[in-house]
Amino acid sequence: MTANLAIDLDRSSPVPLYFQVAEQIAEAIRRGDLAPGSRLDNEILLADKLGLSRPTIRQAIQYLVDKGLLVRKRGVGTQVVHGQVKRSVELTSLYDDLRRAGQEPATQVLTLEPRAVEEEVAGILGVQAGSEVLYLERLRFAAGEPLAVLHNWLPVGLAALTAADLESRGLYELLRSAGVRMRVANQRIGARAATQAEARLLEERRGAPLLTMVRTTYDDQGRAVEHGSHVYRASHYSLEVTLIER
Amino acid sequence: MTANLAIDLDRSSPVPLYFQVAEQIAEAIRRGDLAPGSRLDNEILLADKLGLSRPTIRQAIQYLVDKGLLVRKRGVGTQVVHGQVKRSVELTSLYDDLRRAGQEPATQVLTLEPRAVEEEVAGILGVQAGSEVLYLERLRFAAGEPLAVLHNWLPVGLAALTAADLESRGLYELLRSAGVRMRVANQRIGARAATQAEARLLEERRGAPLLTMVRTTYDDQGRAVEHGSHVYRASHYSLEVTLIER
DNA sequence: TCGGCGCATTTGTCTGGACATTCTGACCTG
DNA sequence: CAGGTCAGAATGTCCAGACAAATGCGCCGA
Repeated sequence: MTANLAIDLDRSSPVPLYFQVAEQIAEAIRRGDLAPGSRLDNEILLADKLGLSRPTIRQAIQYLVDKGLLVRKRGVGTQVVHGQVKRSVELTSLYDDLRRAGQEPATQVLTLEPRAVEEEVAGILGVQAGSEVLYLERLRFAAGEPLAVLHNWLPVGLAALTAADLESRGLYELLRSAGVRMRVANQRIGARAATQAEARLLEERRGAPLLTMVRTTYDDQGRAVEHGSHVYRASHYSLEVTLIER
Repeated sequence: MTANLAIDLDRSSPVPLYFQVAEQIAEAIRRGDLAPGSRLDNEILLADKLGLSRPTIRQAIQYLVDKGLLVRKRGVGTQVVHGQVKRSVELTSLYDDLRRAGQEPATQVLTLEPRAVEEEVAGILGVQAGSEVLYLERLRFAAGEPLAVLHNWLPVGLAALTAADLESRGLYELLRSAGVRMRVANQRIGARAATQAEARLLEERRGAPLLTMVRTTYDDQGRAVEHGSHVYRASHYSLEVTLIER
């Protein structure tokens, strides 16, 4: 085992050394140079080879363990995980997911306006009941077919959103480029039968099963930045979630 | 700010010092002694107060940052997050969830037998198509009402499961006490209309919306330990998921 | 032949220190 | 008074080393 992977470091780079190491090990795993189950050199040897200290090597390895690429075992060593676990733990929006799947998403903005917020949503967003928030209603298409009806509430002043922006890019992408750093999302996923109005928008029959999702997203300060209540055509869409326990 | 929290350490305990510190800070946050937004003492001062080195303090704080309880900002300090984010990132089973919610779950085992596995599931579990795996079919009740139909496939030899065990405890709990260390779960969540047979089991009408979940769980080596395909009554149940981006 | 003991290996925890980077706020200047 | 500049404070990164604990394997004895 212990494939002889070549790692070169740039000490003049602003990129931390532990991160350079981690990236290159991850790349070797992706390329297949490090096969699943193969053992890495032990930490001390690795540190010696690269001219780094053991804590730095440990930080690099820990980073990859957290991402689920490596497994450490005391007394044994560090191995590349077996199995082809999908690693999609990122905070993504429907738009991102669709585009990655090559589905060519399209969006129609139905409503985009400041609106006095009802009590429940106010509590979630942490603003005063009755104050104004940005209300947003969109119809999302994929491959030319209607896929979902999306309702969102956002604190005012977070980002300057226009209908044109929203029809060409995803909400999360727009928030990110406005400097919003999303970190935690809480989602409740359920199902119910379509109402008449929903059926008409989504080109389904009344009573057709819909997937529902209520999501609140928080930034790195723990402040709510977005609350959404969405319905998806169950016949055309399902959600994928990966959980990693530390 | 900088509440004067008292932390006592037991150096003779096998529990790592960083973990003792982290636990007690987390407890102070839960109790409310450390209000959201309040700043912790800086790392050096904290290390000094507790008689520990800075890396140890950093490890404790990092642990809580990963769990989403604290926020660090270079040049500023470490703060308790604002907002009441729910922190349930654990790998739990339906049984655990229900019992925690005080719902008093009950289980009826419909099938429990070794069975030749079809190709698709064989590929997922990483065994040869046609070889035998443990097949399990259960009906789950909560508060006296049928809630879900659960189908599972498990590699043979993983744990000695009996119908009696399965009717008194959850599958995950049984696996854990058999020494299985589950670490990653991949779930696909969708919805569809109930078939006649499902409707009868769940006391719903045919065509009623059901929440569907297909889940594969892997251990810390990346080996599949469980594959399940479940349907839930959407009228009685929804799933909650929390995502934390690092 | 089989079971248990001990040893080598490897990661886990902890120390003490150094310098770099980033953010905030006060001060100074135009 | 507005703007930029600089110093202080805090976290981020990195080093060198020490001891502890768990694992797996080989050796040895029954």
